[in-house]
Parts: sequence; structure tokens; C-alpha cells
Amino acid sequence: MHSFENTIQKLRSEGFKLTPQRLAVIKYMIGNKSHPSALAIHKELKRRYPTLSFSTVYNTLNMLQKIDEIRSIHVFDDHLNYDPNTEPHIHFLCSKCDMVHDIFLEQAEGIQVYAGEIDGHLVDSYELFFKGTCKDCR
Amino acid sequence: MHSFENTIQKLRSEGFKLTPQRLAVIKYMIGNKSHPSALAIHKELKRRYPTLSFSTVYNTLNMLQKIDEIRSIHVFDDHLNYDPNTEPHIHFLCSKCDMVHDIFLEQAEGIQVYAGEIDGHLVDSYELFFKGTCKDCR
DNA sequence: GAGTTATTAATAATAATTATTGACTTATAA
DNA sequence: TTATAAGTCAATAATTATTATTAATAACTC
Repeated sequence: MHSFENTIQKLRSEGFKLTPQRLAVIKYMIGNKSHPSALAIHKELKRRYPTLSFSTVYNTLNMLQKIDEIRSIHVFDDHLNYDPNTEPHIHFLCSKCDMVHDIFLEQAEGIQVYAGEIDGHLVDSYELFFKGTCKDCR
Repeated sequence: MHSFENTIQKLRSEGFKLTPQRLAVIKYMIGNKSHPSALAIHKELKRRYPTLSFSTVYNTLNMLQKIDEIRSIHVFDDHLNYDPNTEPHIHFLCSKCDMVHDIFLEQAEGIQVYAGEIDGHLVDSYELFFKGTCKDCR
């Protein structure tokens, strides 16, 4: 999800209709660094759209995943979280504050992931996930 | 879960009772490379223990996680899988055959994960997960 | 072996996500 | 415009993985 216009464009070209609900989810997600759950998204948007249903949130999220504008990540065991940044990057979960921090390869000294072939297997994508105590909580 | 005796010892010292159900789950998990789900474990063990309940499988798995004899991994969106290898290693999911392959750092050329500190955050553990086409399916 | 207590199986409960459906919009064409 | 067709919405029900409850049972201690 690189920009609002970009995403709108993509939706149009894929034949999706631009409804207020969808635009609200898109606007909420663009540039969002909090890796929200469907619950959090629904909770927040319900303020502006009191009739907004969970199904619509999920439908929109699944639609955005299909056109590669967001991705889902497994942070906790019982629900999914969503990230508008679909570029390869690393997630760090702080076990103190439960925040998920993004880490980009440039900032990741000591980390190297060659994602072509590994032990004979052909790699399409990877996910690197850290757990620990974040810099704010240390 | 390094060995049967080892695990038994650990259970005893933690005050857990050694029931046939628990021993069955432990035996099933030791050295198991298939990363089974609770469903798969239950299905398999039900043959020998027809009254075995799902709760018991989950209880045992959670207990084994608590004493660090197994770990849970997020392979798919809708359920957890379990791995008796608690040493740091990498998982590779083949999108063709759905098998999860273990990869150890020695075999992982081009992969380097320094797990001490990253971007100011203190690292406790990490998980590296690949998706692609495995060597058998290529 | 008897007593204590954790554990079991069965069942119900919880909670995230998905499916269904009928009313309602929107986009396009007449 | 207005009609029409298609897609989308909210509400609701359904599904499914996992956890909680509970009375009966089995494992450990003495």
C-alpha cells in the first residue's frame, strides 16, 4: 500500500467498487505502523461509521491482501494482525509493551537473509520475527 | 524434547503426573519431524487411546510448552503446529506439498541472524520462516 | 492399599473468522 | 433521468480452533 491514489487506482483496475467503508479501511491502514488487528480497526472506524460490520472489515482486509496492498502477520496465537508495508522487513514484538516494531534491513546489522535458494529449496518469500524487550522498555 | 528419559525426568521434577495420555503424546512428539497440529496428534493417538479427548491433547501440549520441551509454530492461518525441536532453527513451508522442512543454520548458506541486539532492541528469540517450493517438488 | 490431589473425558464456552442473505448502492446504458 | 444489473453492505448465523468447567478417575505418597 504505497499511497492512497495508488491503491485506489489498483482497486478500480481490478473492478472493485470504491465504497466509503473500503476507503475508510484504506485510509486507516496507509502508513499505519501499529500493525492493528481486525478488532482494532473495527473499533476505531466504528466511531465514524457506527453501522460498520466486522464482515466488511474482514472482507476489505482480505481484498487488500489479494491485491497485495497489505499483508497479515502472526504476532499472537489467537488472531491476525495487518501490515500495510508489503516490502520485506523484520518484525520485533516487545514482550513488555506488546508493541510490534518494524525493522528494515538497513538498520539490521548482523542480519543477512539470502532469499534465493536454501538447502535445495526454492524461496519465494520469508518472514523474520523477533521477540524481546524493545528499546523504549529496556 | 531431547530424549524420552530427559522429558520424563523434567515432568517428575516439576510435579506433573505421568499419565498414559501424556506419555503417548510425548512419545509421539519425540523426534517427530512432521510438525503436527493438535488435530493430527489427536487423530493418530486416538487409535491407541479411543477415549482420548482434545482437551487432553491441548493440555499436554501446553504443559510441554511451559517446560520448554516443545514449541508452537504458526505455519497456517487457522491453527497451530507443534515442533519438538526447541533449538533455534529455520522452517520452510512448501506451497506445493504443504510440508514443513527444518533447516539448520549449518545448512543455511547466506543466512545469518545475530540475535543479541537489533536496532536498539534486546532480542530473546527469533523465528525465521520461509515459503516456496521444496527440493522434492521442484 | 488408603488418602490426597492432579488429571481425564465429556461437555460447554469462547472467540476469531467466514458464509449467507436480503436490502441497498452504484455504475452504466437506454 | 430512469432502468437495470451487478456488487456491496449490515445483520446474522455458521464454522472452527482453542480453552474452561466439572464430576469421575487414576497416579503418587505414605
